[in-house]
Amino acid sequence: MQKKITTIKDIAESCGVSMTTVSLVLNHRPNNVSLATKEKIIRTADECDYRPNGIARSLATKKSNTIGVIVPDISNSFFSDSVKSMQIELDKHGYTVLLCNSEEQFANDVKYIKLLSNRQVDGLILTVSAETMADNQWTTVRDLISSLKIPTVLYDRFFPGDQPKVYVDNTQGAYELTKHLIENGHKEIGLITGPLDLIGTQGRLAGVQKALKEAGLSIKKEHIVNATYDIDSGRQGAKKLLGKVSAIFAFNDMQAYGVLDSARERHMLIPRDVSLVGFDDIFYSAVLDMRLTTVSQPVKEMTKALCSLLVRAIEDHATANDEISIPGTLVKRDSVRTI
Amino acid sequence: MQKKITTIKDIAESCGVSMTTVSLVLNHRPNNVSLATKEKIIRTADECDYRPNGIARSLATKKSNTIGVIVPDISNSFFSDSVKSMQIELDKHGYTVLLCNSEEQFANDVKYIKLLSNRQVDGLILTVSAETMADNQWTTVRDLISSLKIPTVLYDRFFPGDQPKVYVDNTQGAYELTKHLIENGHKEIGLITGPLDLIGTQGRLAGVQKALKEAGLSIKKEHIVNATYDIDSGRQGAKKLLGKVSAIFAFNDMQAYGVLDSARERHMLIPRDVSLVGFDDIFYSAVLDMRLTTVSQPVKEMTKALCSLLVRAIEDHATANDEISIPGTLVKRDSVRTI
DNA sequence: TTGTACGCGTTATCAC
DNA sequence: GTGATAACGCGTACAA
Repeated sequence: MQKKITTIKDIAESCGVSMTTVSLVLNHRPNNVSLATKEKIIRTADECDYRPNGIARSLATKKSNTIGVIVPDISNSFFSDSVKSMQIELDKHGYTVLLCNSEEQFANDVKYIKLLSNRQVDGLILTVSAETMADNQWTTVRDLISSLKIPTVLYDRFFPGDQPKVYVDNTQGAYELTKHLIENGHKEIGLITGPLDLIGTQGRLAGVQKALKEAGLSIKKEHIVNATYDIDSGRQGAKKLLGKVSAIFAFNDMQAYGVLDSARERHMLIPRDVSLVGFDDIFYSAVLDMRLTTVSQPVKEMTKALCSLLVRAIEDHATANDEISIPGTLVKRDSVRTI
Repeated sequence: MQKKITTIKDIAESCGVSMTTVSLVLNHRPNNVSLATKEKIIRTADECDYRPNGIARSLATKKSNTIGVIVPDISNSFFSDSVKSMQIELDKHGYTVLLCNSEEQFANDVKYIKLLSNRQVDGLILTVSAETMADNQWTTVRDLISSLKIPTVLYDRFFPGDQPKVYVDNTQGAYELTKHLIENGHKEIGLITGPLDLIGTQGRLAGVQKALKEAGLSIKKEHIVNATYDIDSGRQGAKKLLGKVSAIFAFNDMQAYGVLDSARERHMLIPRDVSLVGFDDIFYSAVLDMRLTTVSQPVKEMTKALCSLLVRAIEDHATANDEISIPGTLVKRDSVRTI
């Protein structure tokens, strides 16, 4: 029974050379090892199917080749698309993704940031939870990540400060969407917003106001429903708005689905009885039986920008505090009618 | 300027005790350390916000507290729901998820299994890619994981062999669904299947046949479209089946969405012109404007069973070769009409 | 061209 | 009660 060879030490012994030599050869470093021994080492490593122990390597190099990703809810298509894209992009640079779901909870944001930091991630991609943004808890998170000295990029949601961030241009997107509604003759517009603590929500609100102002219109207080970014909020918003407005702007697609659901229950048809627009253009919005007019978030573009930003920050030890805002695209489909 | 304290060594020096003592105290191990020193250690650790280096700990304990998860496509809601559930479940046991997308490619299955193994994951959750299941490439994967000696559980898709696996009872689900169609008077049923190499697909097919046989019915060769589990397959299947059958059984919900999309293009209404059922009951199926009749996969139940199985395998060093098949639930909604 | 020796931060064993 | 000392597996300056 042959002793199993698993470590560099084993290979070194088996080949009658030093560990240094083996290490140099196996890592393809500039070396002056003779071709003969080089081949011998590679051959035995191959034969024994040697695999370096990543943990030990990480300890020695102080590099885990791991990026922590924290999202509020990966079952939301926007985030699962994003995570997929990040994973593929980071893999190109040799990084693997450690994934955490905060479930929109502040406590989990803190818990997972610490956990990932303990796991020595080389970088961090963070979409803060809605709860964190409320009650100014984000200062805690901000201070935490800046104390950890781990390159971090905020994605989609962010808070004031000089952390690098990547997000869609919310104001521009909401502006175009609202303008589209106005151009189609809508004057009574209802809004289902996200949490007002989120800067993204504020941006979308600003876009709406800008478009309204340009058209000399305004929006009634009672036609603005402040909610969260989930499907139930859409349902509840619909309850308050259906019948009172000619168009509903749900601040994300999930909410719009909720509106769709409520409308069906009341036997109302979209866009006949009410027009509807969303935001995000998650996968299913193009596929739903009622194809949703919305603003497309350029997920791939954003994640590419984000990953290259992050990788640069890690590898060049640069403390880039870039703020990248990428425009969304108005996608006109079937959920808006002209009146 | 106070020297920053980051390691156990630092704490030991600062407190004038040995590293052993510090380690014992900080890890809450059974120890006979005096209360005084114990408190002192904890206090300085607290003050300096000491965080253990997980990498070093892993090297010493030979445990990474990390589970590798490989899925074919996390942007598919079935998998993103699953991954979310796994992450939450594993977190309870102190494990973090290293996530990889195989993009349905054999090469990536192999690449990521090796990568995760190098990263010393304590366990592996694997949904093999469709490509792997074709051409008998799965033997490679099977041999690879059994050579690695890493506790592995197959999820959803699997291959013959004694690896532990968790999946929905495909035959039962498809049987109930088909029976439901038959009970509603459908005799001409069209099938859009998944890759026939997948055992799950074979199971669903068996369920269909069983129900047909019981009813003394059969299905025409030309009404079976072999495809893959994505939305485009649904569209293409629809092209071949629409107008020729009274009901279409898409082997997963994504395909059903494709059928929905194609039907709309041709101005056909579901279920008026054709009935439609899917499989999986992914989130959006309950929400679509056309609420889909389908079989619900008990994702939470499956992932819970899976994670506890895996954790037990890891912690008890048990080589459980359990095979857990959980029944799905027929969810009757609006996409089937009685004829 | 190759080898020695130490460091990475933690845990584990045993002796005092 | 406490403290040396040796692993864990790999990387790397420096020496030969």
